[in-house]
Amino acid sequence: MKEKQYTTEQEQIARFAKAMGHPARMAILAFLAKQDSCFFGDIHEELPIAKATVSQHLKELKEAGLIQGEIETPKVRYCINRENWELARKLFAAFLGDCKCKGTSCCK
Amino acid sequence: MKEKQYTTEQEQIARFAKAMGHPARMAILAFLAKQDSCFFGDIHEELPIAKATVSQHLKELKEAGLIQGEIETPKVRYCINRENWELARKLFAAFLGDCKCKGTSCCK
DNA sequence: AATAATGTTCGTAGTTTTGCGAACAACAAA
DNA sequence: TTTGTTGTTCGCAAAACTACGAACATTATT
Repeated sequence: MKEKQYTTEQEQIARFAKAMGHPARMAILAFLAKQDSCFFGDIHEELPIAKATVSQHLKELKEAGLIQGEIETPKVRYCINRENWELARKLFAAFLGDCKCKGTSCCK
Repeated sequence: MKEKQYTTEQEQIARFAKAMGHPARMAILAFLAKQDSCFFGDIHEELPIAKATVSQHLKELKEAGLIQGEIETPKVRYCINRENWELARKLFAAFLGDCKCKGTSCCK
């Protein structure tokens, strides 16, 4: 027993979820989602953490594919990665909308 | 500057997301969501990890509010927490459906 | 009382995450 | 060339996470 692996979809949702699993990163995503784009400094101003930490959170969000950034010397412009955002929307909606539990057992 | 905090909603989504941020926990949720309920042993059989680890993941999902369990001697029956599952569904749908980015900046 | 079945908890080890200040890189302006 | 602006990267420390086997708790059975 036990050579069973996880599905690609489970791993993809987990990857998105992990990126969203910190309040600061949720705040960043919420801030970016309500506008077209903004600079690093604008994001930093919104958060109660050091710029090094903000930069690190942005890096994780970028690696998860939820945002993207481009240099606009001397600033850096960040924005939502619309394609993956849409993918995340679909994956979460499908997953969370698919509960077959009818509450006839221990579910109250 | 910097006394700004995170919103309750951001923290709630982050809590759900963090719980979903590991493939094993996603697999557990997927397994539970496709049925009414099941026992610890059934979940353990589905996963490539030790029972102690499974138990720990279940504990985290329970603490996040996504599942619940009850003793049915000598077994333990687990199932989705429907109320919070529905809350999560709504929160994620609202959050991910609310991107104002129009792709006129760095978003390609 | 001893045995068996089912999970949880404990103790440990190794890895990852979070956060910060300091140092650095890139480029523009003085 | 020096200075200033904007972010990233480095190095470190503390905390949290992941995983496991062993030990334990609970209840039923022999």
